[in-house]
This record gives sequence, C-alpha cells and structure tokens, in this order.
Amino acid sequence: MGFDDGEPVFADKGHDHAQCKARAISGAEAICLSLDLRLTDLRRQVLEIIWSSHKPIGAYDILESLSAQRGRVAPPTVYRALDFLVSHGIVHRIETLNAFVGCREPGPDHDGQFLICSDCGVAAELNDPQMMAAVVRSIRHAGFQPVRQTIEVSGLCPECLEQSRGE
Amino acid sequence: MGFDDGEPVFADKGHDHAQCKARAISGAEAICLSLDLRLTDLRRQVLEIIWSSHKPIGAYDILESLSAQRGRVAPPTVYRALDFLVSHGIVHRIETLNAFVGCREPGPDHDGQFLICSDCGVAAELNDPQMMAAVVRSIRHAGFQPVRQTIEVSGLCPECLEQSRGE
DNA sequence: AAAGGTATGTTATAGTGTATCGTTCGCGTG
DNA sequence: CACGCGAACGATACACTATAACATACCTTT
Repeated sequence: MGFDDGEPVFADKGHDHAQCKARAISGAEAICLSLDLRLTDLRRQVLEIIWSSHKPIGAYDILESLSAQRGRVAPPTVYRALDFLVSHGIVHRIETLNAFVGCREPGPDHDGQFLICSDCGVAAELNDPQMMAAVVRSIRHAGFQPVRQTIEVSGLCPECLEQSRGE
Repeated sequence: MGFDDGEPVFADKGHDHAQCKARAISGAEAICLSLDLRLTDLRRQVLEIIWSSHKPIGAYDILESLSAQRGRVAPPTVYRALDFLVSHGIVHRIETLNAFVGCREPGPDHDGQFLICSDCGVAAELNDPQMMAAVVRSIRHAGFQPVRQTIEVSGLCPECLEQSRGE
C-alpha cells in the first residue's frame, strides 16, 4: 500500500488535469460497481465539480457550481452527495479548511495525510505507511484505540517555497 | 522536550481537576509575564471556563457560561479571547470538533497531537517527539516546508475501550 | 400494481465565525 | 496633568457552514 510509487506528491502545474479527473471518476465508478453503490448523476456531478478545482473546494462553492448546471439547489442536496462520496473514500474532507478534495487513490477505510500550501492553496495527499506506523505506534502506546485519523499540515509547497526564496 | 515523562496521557477520573486548572492558569500567567502580554480578566475567565470543562468546549458554550458571569456577551468577545489564548499556545483548537481545550504544557510554537474519545468525549494531548520526527521526515521528503500541524485521532480511550470489552 | 427502500427536493433553522465601527482602558510622553 | 496612542472591549450586523424535518420521486422486488 501507499502510492508514492512513482508519482510526485505535488503534481507540476503543467500536468493534464482533465486526465486526473477522468481517472478519478472511473475509479469512483469502479468502487461503486464493486460495492453495489449508486453513483447517481448528482453524485457524479458533485465529484466532477470537486475534481475541476485543483484546490479544496467548499460546500457552498460546489452548491453554486451545481446550481449553474441544474437550477436551484439547496444545501442538503450538496451535503448528502458529499456524505456519500466521503463515506466511501472517494472524496476527503479537509477539516482545517472546511473544504473537500478528491482522493487520488479512492477506497474504503483510508484516511490520507494532507499537505496544504498556505500560499497557493493546493492540498497534496500523502500516504506514507512509515509515517502512519509511527503515529499508530505512539497512539497505541497511550492505550488508545484509533479509528479515524486526521493529519493536516499547512506550510509551503515546493513551488511556493522556491519562489519565496527567490525574493 | 515532550511531556509524557511520568504523567499518564489519560488522567484517571478521580484526579483533582481543580488542581490541573490552577496549574494551567498560573502557567498562563507565567507566559504572559515573560512575554509582556496581558492576561486580562476576560481572557482569564475564558481560560477558566475552558479548564472547568474536562472535555473540549465550543465557542458558544463558552459564550453562554461567560454571559452567566458578566451579563450579555457577544461572539466577537469570545473569539477574540480565544484568538489570544490559541495564538500564544495556552489553548488548543480541535479542528474536528470546532472546540477548544486547555494546553497542558503551554508555550509558543507547539502543536499537540490529540486523541479524542468518540465515546466519552475526552481529548488527551500527546506530544511524542518520535512521532513528530517521523511525520516531519515524511513531509520534508515530499519537499514541503511544514508550518503548522494538525493531528487529531478519534477512537476509544483506554477506559471506554475496557468498558466496551466487558459487554 | 403494491410495497418498501433509497435518493432527491424543499423549507426552515441551527451552529460557527467575522467585519466593522465606536468606546474605553492602560500607559508613556510632553 | 493633559494629551496621544495603541491595545482591548462592546455592540450590531452579517457571512459562512451544516443539519432537521418532512414531502416527493425513483427504482427494485415481489
């Protein structure tokens, strides 16, 4: 497990994002198919909107974008779709931003670790097994049984770091 | 550094919480004295309210409690006091709960790791240098410069875990 | 077609956090 | 002491985030 096997954590700016999106959506389709879940039009649209942004996007921004596609939409509509996507590991919620981002390697029972650039706003998902092992070891040592982990680190992404050094 | 030097991460239920509170407040006083900050009545009251709860407490619960002491209080009053306390490391914000909890070892530039029991609601602060080292190593390996870390793990505390096994 | 579950629509409201502006307080300086 | 300055506080209004509750549509199984 772990998927830093080749792909860089921070995709370069010139990458083909449409392809990321397409890949994510077919991944979601595969999950739904195998688990007998329904990726309805609504859910698919929300997923597409999330992937269309390459930064985490808020529920109300999703709502606005969705309204442009299908007329007036109310908050519960968006939140229900988000609940579905999040609960099946297709989308992650970033707690420190109250925002949502597509998961690059969707699947059940997996909490990613996020690196959030305070400058450009990009959030990269990390999934380092060694790091998780260290975290879980420390937690268990305290006698605690972990269920869900939230690890979010803000700072500067490589690109913005480089820029800030140039000045 | 690190302060699991003796004290258990999860205090037992019979512990003298009034003493925890007193210690926390004199710690805050010490910090403010040394950094030339003003621990005003308001800020002290908010800190006391936070420590009076042994679980993370929401801003509006603080507001309610504060109103009982000094008459009608508006949200900005509470949030300003919280900003002060959080920014100087006297109180931590739990992102996954939108709530606040007193720091056991207050000081600047330190982000704790929190173990939050989904059963009893207690949040224990951990500060494991080894774990942090592993996290930072992984982050830096991705070329990212960390500034602030949020690590929150929900699950079962030792006591609730024990209970759930008995049933 | 009837029944029952899942998904969505709709309205209202709860919960969390800030912008803004005016006033007061503490403190150093002329 | 009066003045001026910045920090802290009060007060109003508002923005943003999320959910409760109930009605309707859809889809599947029988």
